[in-house]
Amino acid sequence: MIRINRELLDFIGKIAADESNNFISQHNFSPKKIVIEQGDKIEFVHIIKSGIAKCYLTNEDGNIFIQEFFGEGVIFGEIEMFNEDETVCAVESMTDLVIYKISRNNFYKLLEENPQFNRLVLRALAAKIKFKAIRYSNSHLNPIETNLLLLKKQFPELFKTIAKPDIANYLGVTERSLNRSIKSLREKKLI
Amino acid sequence: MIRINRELLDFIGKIAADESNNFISQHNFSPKKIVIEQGDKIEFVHIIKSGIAKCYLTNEDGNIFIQEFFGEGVIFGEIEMFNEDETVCAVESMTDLVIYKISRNNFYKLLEENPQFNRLVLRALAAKIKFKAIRYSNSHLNPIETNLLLLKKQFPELFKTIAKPDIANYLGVTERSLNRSIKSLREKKLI
DNA sequence: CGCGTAATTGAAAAGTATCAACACTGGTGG
DNA sequence: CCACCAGTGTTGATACTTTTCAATTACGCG
Repeated sequence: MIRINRELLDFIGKIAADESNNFISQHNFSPKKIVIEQGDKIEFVHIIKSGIAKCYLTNEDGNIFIQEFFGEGVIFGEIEMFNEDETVCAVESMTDLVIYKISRNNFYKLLEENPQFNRLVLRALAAKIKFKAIRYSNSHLNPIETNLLLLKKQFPELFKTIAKPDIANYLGVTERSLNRSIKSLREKKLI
Repeated sequence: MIRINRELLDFIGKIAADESNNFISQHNFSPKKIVIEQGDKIEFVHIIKSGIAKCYLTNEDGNIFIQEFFGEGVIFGEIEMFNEDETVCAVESMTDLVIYKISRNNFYKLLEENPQFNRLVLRALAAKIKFKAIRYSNSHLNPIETNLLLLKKQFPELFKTIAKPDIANYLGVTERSLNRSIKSLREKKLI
């Protein structure tokens, strides 16, 4: 549920450690800080070094849909870079967060000159697509309780790590409905 | 709604026309034929030359969720290639369909040796992610009628081109609910 | 203790699914 | 030319699920 990308993190860690280039800068965020605003033009690709962030979209009515929770090694901002477009989602820190940033030019340079990085980015994009495909089909095909149970199995510390409204917005239901499902599952001794 | 990718189609068309290589083969399907089965191991990347296909996922109960409708130039099977994984979705022709196929080895060779192709694939993946992000947040944040209206605006020939059950499975609702929404929108003179 | 934030609950309203019946359309064969 | 059939689309009634909204409780911390 909180996706990670260890191979990308390792790779970037090595490049960042190599002081002969200054491709990569590092930035710190305390919890609940906006890393990227929805509708921004962005000039950097971001990769999470440590911590957790949420990636979410707000509509005209102020309703929120959480796309993903980002963990270590997850890359973001790359979509907008390729499409030369404004950000679709906002990204906000949920814990203390350390982020690697790579400028547009350096990102393209790395992509062209480093086949390993190129492959890692392709794989990261593919993983995002697969994740979304499965997540969304589940959320449409299953009732809330089933989805919640799935989540809890994949990520047992769910309720300790993630606040209720976030879980609700991730499942695409109201907090009330989430609570009803939790209660019902507890009564059935399923969680 | 039916995504296309003209720049990729043009590029592939040129390579296919160049008879000095035999990277790319071409295949024909009549309507309602399975191009890729859910759970397959696949050894080819596919790109649509002409026609429309649907990409969908079936769960244990036989319920269907349509991920996307593929139009000209859309690439598929690449996700599974990068992840060395089984197909998540099935792909089925909705019209007469012509498909370019590229073997795993040739696909990787092209990716490595042809920066333009590499860029096109990165962009195609990014476009898929963006599409899914917007589509799914809409479908969670809006009621059926709003989503249907959106669809109809983006794609006026909706009802002529796509069968009711497919529209319903794309929106993630039953046919009954879809019909109720259509009727209601017609009464309001919105479609 | 008291305050602010987060979590929980109840009741009514709205939305959606289920199931079963009915209508329309374009062939096909008697 | 009509009867029939299969596939597709439409509708009604009811049950179920989810949201809405407002009120209540629990928790952490200065």
